Parts: sequence; structure tokens; C-alpha cells
Amino acid sequence: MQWTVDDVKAWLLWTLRQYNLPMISMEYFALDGVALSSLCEEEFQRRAPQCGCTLFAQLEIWKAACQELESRLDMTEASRWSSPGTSASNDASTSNNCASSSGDASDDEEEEGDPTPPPTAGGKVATRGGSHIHLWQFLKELLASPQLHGSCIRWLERTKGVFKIEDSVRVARLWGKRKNRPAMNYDKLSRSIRQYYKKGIMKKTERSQRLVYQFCHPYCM
DNA sequence: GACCGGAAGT
DNA sequence: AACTTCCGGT
Repeated sequence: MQWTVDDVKAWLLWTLRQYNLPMISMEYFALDGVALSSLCEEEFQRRAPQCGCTLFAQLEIWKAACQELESRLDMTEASRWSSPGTSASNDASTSNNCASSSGDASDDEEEEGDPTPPPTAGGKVATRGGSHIHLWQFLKELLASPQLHGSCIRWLERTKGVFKIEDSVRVARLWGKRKNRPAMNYDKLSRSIRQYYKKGIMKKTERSQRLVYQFCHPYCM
């Protein structure tokens, strides 16, 4: 990642504001992009006890988003992480409302066959070694960045934790990729969601609608 | 195709 | 424990 120390600071401030998180001491984050992306979750927690895990999760989303962008306009020129606050250019994103061009057909570009992790200089780096991520956390991650994933999953009633999966195939594919389960599909993903009913992580909505689910109180916060 | 849970596997 | 895989039935 090619963020400078200032880019990192801008991203932190922007993210804090986006999610109404408490202010943190920037001095512990005087890092450039490479250094920031090599921090593990515990290191985020140490630097920002109040919101370290949220920042960590958000950074993961940014990484994924940038990878997707890169793989899309790939091959041409080197792509540089665009930064949020600074230097203006907030690219107008990627919301692909691929307006139904009626016709159809061919499925979307089979995304990335190129999981190039962000350039983490210095060698090693814990890529995504022990992502113990749970499905409900993953879904919340997707829901947290509507500009990127709003076309496949979005909140219907944020405060109640009600959301809708707009593109079951895509969401399942993203989940399978995250868990390294190439055979993942919506049938299996939805089975996992159903397990959440008895665990109290999700519940059925009052009036059941296709592809609409609801988190139980604590989990949608 | 989505939804539903039992049952077995990892 | 938290899924993943498979499945017969709605």
C-alpha cells in the first residue's frame, strides 16, 4: 500500500468520523501504509483500545476494495491506493449499478484471479493468517461499505439490524473466498445463517421476505 | 431459486 | 465451536 504517513492519518480521521468513533492518539499511528497494513488486530487494539478492532476491520475492507479495483483496471498502469481525505480525488467509486442492460447475459466478469495481497514490503507479514472471522462479522463488514458492496447486500433498517442480500451468488462467492472455500454457495451460506437463529445471533423478521435477515440486538451494533 | 432443519464431516 | 457439506421436503 502506498499511503504516506499523512494518508494514513487522513484515513484514520475519516474512518473515525464515518463511524462516530472516539478520537484516538495519532502519535501511535505515525506509520505509512505498508506499516499500517502489517499491524495485526492486537496491535490496533493496543494503539486504540476503544476502537482498534473497528479500525482493523475497516482497513481490511479497504484492502479488499483496493484489490478489487486493482484487479479490475489492472494490467494497465500501477495502481495506487486512493486515499480518502487528502489529496482530493475521492474517486467516485465503484458502485456498479450496472444498470440492467437488459440483456444480459454473460455473467459478470469473473473477478480476480489475482489475489495479490497489498504490497507489504519487508517480506513476511501476516497476510491473513488466522482469520477466524465469523460469518456474521463478515456480513457486517460488507454492510459497512455500501459504496462497494451495496449492490449485493444492504441494510433495510439499520437500527433494527434488518438487511437484505441482493445478490446471493456474489455474497456467497465473497464469503467462500474469505474462508478459502471455493465450493461455497448460497445454499450453504444460508444454512450457516439459519444456525444463527438458535444461537441468538440472528432472528427471523416479523414478516418473512426472501433474502431478508435480521441481526439480534447486540450483533447489529 | 429460496427456505427449512436434521445429520454427519472438518 | 462454528461452520461446511449434503439432503429431502415445503
